[in-house]
Amino acid sequence: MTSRSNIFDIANEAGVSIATVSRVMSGQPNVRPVTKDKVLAVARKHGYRPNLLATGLAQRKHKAIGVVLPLIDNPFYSKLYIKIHQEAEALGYTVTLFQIRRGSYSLNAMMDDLIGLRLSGIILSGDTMNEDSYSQDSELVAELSQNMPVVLINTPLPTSLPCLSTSLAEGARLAVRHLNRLGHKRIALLGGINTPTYENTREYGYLDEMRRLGLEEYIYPFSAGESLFEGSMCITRMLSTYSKDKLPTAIFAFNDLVAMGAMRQLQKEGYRLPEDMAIVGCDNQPVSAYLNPALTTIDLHIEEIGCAAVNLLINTDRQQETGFSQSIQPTLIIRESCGA
Amino acid sequence: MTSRSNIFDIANEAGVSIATVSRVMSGQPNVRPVTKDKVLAVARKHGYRPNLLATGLAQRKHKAIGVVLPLIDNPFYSKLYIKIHQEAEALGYTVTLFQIRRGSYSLNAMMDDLIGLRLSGIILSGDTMNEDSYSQDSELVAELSQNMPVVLINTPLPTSLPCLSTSLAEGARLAVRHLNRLGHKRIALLGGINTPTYENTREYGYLDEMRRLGLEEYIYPFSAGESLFEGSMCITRMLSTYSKDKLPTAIFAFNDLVAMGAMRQLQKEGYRLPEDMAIVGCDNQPVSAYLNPALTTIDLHIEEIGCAAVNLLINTDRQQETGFSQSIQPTLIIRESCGA
DNA sequence: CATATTTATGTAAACCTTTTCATGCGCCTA
DNA sequence: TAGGCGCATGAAAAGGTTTACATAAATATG
Repeated sequence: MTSRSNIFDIANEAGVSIATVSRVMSGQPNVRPVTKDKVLAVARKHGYRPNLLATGLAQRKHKAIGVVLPLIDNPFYSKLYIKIHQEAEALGYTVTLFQIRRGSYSLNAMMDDLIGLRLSGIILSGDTMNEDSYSQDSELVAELSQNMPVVLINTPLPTSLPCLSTSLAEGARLAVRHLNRLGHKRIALLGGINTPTYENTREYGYLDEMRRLGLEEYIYPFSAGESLFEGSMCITRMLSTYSKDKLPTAIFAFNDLVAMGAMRQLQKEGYRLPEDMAIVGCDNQPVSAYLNPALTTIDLHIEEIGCAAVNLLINTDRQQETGFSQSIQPTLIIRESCGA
Repeated sequence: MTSRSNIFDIANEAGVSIATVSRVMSGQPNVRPVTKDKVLAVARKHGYRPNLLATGLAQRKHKAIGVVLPLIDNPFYSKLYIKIHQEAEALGYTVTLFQIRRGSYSLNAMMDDLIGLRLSGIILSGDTMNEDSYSQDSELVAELSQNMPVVLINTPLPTSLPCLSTSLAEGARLAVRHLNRLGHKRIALLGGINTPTYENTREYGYLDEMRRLGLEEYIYPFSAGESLFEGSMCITRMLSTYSKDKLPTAIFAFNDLVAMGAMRQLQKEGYRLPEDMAIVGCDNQPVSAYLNPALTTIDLHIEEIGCAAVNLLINTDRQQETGFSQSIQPTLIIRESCGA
């Protein structure tokens, strides 16, 4: 850990002022080529890299964005995070992750970092699985947005902040419509959970479409938890509730993991897929194409949202005040699990 | 974006000096309770949060660690990243991710960030799938380690830096031994790739154990790519190479995704699992327990490595000079895919 | 060739903290 | 009561940049 050289050292050795070094390092114009080369040579020789903390301090901000998410081990969020990271990095921004885990972590410490770091902005996706976190999210967002640009994802709070959403309700309609078109009447939803943003939930879309079709509803709610396990539990409950001839013949699952859990449990119980039960998942995880049967699913296009969020955040002047919001339409990916 | 208040504002309004405010905010002792309360009250009123860039500058470092990984959409790395993040956050460190993607991203820009940010340290896991990246990794690590503590994961470079490793070779031995114990003689390896760190690869362990057992080798290498797809391709190749009676009867797959790809392809071709083919995966991804059949796999305990890496990095004084290295033993997780 | 304009460089203030050192104060001990 | 001590506080330097402003040098203009 040799003590680093700073802008003064470089300026000295190159025989110029620190202003010139600064200009060279940040690629500003109006510096003579010969001067520039001299400075660069000295800098390279010493392995000089400008201290970004000082830079950030002087410029009152930092080419860095913060991403606030629920636990990222949910593939939906990790996909989103990866995309955000990729896009931001390509634009020269650094990205720092903050996970909201209920209870265990001091939210206040998180806010200290989030605000103290003088980030360029924040992308936040609240936890739509949990009603309690809603008011919490609201508070966080209120303070954050006073300090820097914020872009929300799937988190329509009562603010005028820009929010990008996957159209969950539309996804559910797509799934139900597809199953009904294949002749199914008893279609179950695995994972109905009340969220504060009720208009844009899978449950809302499911109910909406089922009623439109005049069909009876079968909802299997579960609490937030490991999706795979919840999926299999739903099936256990379902099988113990209905006799074989009353059983739903099709399922729309909260996400692909829930679908997998359900498939596993059904197959374990001797049901053949898709003959005895049709299934539609949600998220279009890579693995879903490699299941047996390959899973028909809803692609929510979360990557697009990730990209859009980064760009919206960075070109914030354009959108921030106007309360720009947008929701993007999902796509049905037909594979084998409905026998189509 | 109201202009933030700084330590002077708070000091003024509270009628104390900035030194006192600093002491209060950082929880130092020796400040009168009444003074402390006054300062805290003013700070809270203004929503004052110390500027961490200034703090970092003054202290010459930053409670932040950098994590350098290959593309994180590989579940192995995302699991590692999640664990590192969790552990670091719990210890009050912020974490910033840097993904090395071949070509597209400017390594130099990455180094600017990595070094310029004055991080507390760096955890780096090189790309063991790709031989080219080895020398690249070496260079990066050389420069990084001159600037800050570095802990390596699965990346034994010719340095004296601490390196934590999953014991890949031992994992392979475990798998082969298990399959052989179940009576299999023709055991294939899906994913033999030459890496510079040959002694600790799956291939090394596989060959080692196969020879010890006096068995013939079947290796299906593939280039880095989407694991699921590579898995299914390996099967296609395998099936077209051997007649049914010469075909391997068991498979050890590079990771669980490769295993899934293989399973899918085998089932598509009409093979029954595990009757016609036994499979062992690697990584113990959550989904592997929910496949049909549930996948027997090797747990590399990557989470433990993540935790250990963070702690090693932070208590660096203790270990850094001694070139501390350690490898942790994998575990065989027996489920259904071998018919055991 | 003198002047106006552009381009290259330097000076110094600003960004916001932490931390060393000095000072003042109240209290204890001899 | 003088000397010593511990605690609470303040003043000022240091940390490494950017950038507005000033100036000097080079070039263009008439």
